[in-house]
Amino acid sequence: MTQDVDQWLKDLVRLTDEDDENRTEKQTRILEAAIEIFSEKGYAATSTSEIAQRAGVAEGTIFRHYKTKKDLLLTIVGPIMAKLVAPFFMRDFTKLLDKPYERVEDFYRAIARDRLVFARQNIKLLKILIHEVPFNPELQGHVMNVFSQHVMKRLERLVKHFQDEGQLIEGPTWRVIRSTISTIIGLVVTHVFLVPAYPIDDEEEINWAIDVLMHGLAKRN
Amino acid sequence: MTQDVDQWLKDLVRLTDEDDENRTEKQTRILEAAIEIFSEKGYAATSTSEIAQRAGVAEGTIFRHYKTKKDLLLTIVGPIMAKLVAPFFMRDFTKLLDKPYERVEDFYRAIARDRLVFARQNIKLLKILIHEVPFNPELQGHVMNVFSQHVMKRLERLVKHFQDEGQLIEGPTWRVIRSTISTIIGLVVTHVFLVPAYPIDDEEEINWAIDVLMHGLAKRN
Amino acid sequence: MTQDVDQWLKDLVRLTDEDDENRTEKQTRILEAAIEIFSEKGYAATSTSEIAQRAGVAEGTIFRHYKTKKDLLLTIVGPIMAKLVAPFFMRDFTKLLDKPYERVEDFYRAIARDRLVFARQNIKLLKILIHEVPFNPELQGHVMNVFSQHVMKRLERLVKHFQDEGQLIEGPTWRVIRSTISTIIGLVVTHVFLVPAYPIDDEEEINWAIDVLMHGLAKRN
Amino acid sequence: MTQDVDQWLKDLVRLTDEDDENRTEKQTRILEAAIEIFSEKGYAATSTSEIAQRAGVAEGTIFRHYKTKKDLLLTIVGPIMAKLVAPFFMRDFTKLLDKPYERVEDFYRAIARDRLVFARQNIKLLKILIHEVPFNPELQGHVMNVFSQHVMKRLERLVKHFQDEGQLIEGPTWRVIRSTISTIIGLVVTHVFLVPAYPIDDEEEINWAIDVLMHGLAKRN
DNA sequence: GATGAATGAGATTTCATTCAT
DNA sequence: AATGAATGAAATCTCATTCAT
Repeated sequence: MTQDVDQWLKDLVRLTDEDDENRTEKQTRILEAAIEIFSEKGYAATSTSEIAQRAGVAEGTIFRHYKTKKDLLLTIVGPIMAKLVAPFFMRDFTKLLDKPYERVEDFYRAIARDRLVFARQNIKLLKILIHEVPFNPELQGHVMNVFSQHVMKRLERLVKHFQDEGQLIEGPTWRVIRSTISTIIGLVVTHVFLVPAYPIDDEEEINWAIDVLMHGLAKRN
Repeated sequence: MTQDVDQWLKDLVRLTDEDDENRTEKQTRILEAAIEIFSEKGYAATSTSEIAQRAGVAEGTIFRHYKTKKDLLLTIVGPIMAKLVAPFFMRDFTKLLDKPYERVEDFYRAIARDRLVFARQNIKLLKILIHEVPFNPELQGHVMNVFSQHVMKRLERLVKHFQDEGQLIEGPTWRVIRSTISTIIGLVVTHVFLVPAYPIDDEEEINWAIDVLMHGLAKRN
Repeated sequence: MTQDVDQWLKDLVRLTDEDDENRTEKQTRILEAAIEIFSEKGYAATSTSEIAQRAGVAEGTIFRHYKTKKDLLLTIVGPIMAKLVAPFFMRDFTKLLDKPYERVEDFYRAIARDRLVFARQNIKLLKILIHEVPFNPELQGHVMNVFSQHVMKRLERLVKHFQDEGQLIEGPTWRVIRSTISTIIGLVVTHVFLVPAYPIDDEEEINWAIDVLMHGLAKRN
Repeated sequence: MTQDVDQWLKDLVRLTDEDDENRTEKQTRILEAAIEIFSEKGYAATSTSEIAQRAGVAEGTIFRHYKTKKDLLLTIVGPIMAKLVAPFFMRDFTKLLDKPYERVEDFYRAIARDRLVFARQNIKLLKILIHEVPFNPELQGHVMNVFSQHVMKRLERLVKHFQDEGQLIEGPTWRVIRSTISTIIGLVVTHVFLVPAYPIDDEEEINWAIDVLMHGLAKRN
């Protein structure tokens, strides 16, 4: 099963990249239109005719490429889900994860930086993902599966490593992970989704957040 | 304007409580059914006929009490929005906020405890709120307004107070607030929405989270 | 049959007058509201709830007094139909019709004057009558019957009388009648329905119209 | 404004004729069905499902071609309104209007003949027009506008011309017009709407009506 | 491949009428 | 008598999907 999910993810990313190239211009326009409207009004409230209109194609053309409306959603949501967790799987990001960062803070900063950029580049796709996963049991299962079986496992291994090295406090790894993820997601959600217009210096912002994560809010002497 | 929002919120909570009593049995059943299905499938994907069926009333009955389907949504979402931010306005919570907590940690713990319980009691309503606000500009405006004009202002005052007292590190208040909120929301979301089945000792969990928020993840000597 | 219609009409007018007195205040308010809205939007486009609202009664109250919505329409339309043709039946108008007017013009003027006043007093009821009769076969039958069996017959007798006297040109009576009715209805419709705001001197207007009816538009030497 | 209405009318007639050709078979069937049922029972009392059934199409098909039921009505009513007053605008009828008829009677007869034929050919459409205009403020406005700004103006010019020539009696033109229109409309309404089954010799009927209009009902010596 | 007219199932909403209070 | 909540049938309208061209 774990193996399966692993394979599924690799396939998905591969297929996605292939598809990107095999796509006709109309297909691309359909996807772009769908992403835009899904992210604006939600999947259920979007009509295929609206997508066709914004894409500048006939309604029938959508169904030539995507069997159903749900198919279209999955074509959009699948890859973004894969890319969201990809850093925890793919070779090129492994550098980031497995590379023996000497200091855990550097590692946290690297992740924060990377996912902040990623979120900014995929804001609409992530909006769709966030809103549709809870209503789609199939997707939900996949997410849960991938997350608990892979992301968590690798993170646990990492946290344990840094605990052993004496860089992180002792205690249940999952609590450490939750604090870390809360900090990073809090940072990303705030600046990408809630107040994207608010101008910040990313590097400074990240430094501050990770510093608090590491040393707390209490006044230090 | 601020005054307006304030008044609006007080009225909303008052009216809500009044309405709760004035409601006929059928109205209550309709609301309950709507809350359930909205939270399961989302507003747009829910049909009024399904609501009627689950509530055990005729479809027409829904429209006798709520002019439109959107009306029904607002009747549900309005009050929960009010209650969500109410602690920052209402008398009884003021005790919590304004009471001269000697230590900021006690204050943070109180908030975390309170909102955790609240989220558990209103899990479905919050799910609806989270999913529909982004697609409803009107609601969005209200949320933004209430949050930036009220919640943030009071929190800033508080944080400054504790900074002046030397309990919190210096630095922009909004960064302090973001770290705090991230921690608390991270805690709540995890245990109420993501893995509600996972058994935890609330008090212990809160203590740990606030301890990390205050003193960080770095190994201490 | 003729006798029947005659009787029906007499009964209707009698009942109407009786009803007028027996009516409770709520009944009156319902009728007034119905007349107003029917004349504004037409019978089919008017909802009973709107009538109830404008009348200031509960919806159920309407159905306590009038079995169905159609019943309500007939209660309104019946009497006005009767009153519209009543002059050609009732005693007091008989004076006008049967009284040996020496000059036909005086007779025409009397009718024009009388029906102009009547139309002004019953503008809403007439609007309803005009609009609903064509869509209600039952009403249509009655109208046709009453008109051809009674109104036409008496008018024919009259026209013949004035032709014999040498006041009117020879020719088919129905053509004479059509010219006369066209003139009078044209006058009434114009000043009561089309441009009621346009200020006229009734007497002058009637004189001119009847003069043209009698002597034509051609320049006289 | 006058210019606008003028243009609007020309456009409407042009578009109508174009549309007539661009129409698919189903569209035509929908329009025919709608015209038939609207004229039988009135717009408000006609259901789209009934129209679909009589047209032999699915209900959805109606809404593919006409955004709303009201749209369907306007598609029907607009052109007929235009055609009703077209003689007073269009080139080919100008022959009739502007051609220097030597005698006003010839002119009146030409109009009566033309509009009688037109009414017979468009009996259903005119029924719809007559019944729906009073309940549709928008249409009402257009009718009033077109009529007062165009039809009346041209008629006034004409009447004055014939008065100057000494063919028509002196007096306010609008009274002359009202008498004329009453005569012609009375003729048309009687034989097209009230007693269409009654057999008449059109030419004879028109001659008589215009003769009375010109020389009156009074016995001549 | 692309189109867009057509479909019919189903969504929201309206409304005349009933009935318990 | 009066009320107004409740009903459910029917009305208008939407929409994903199909299919002939």
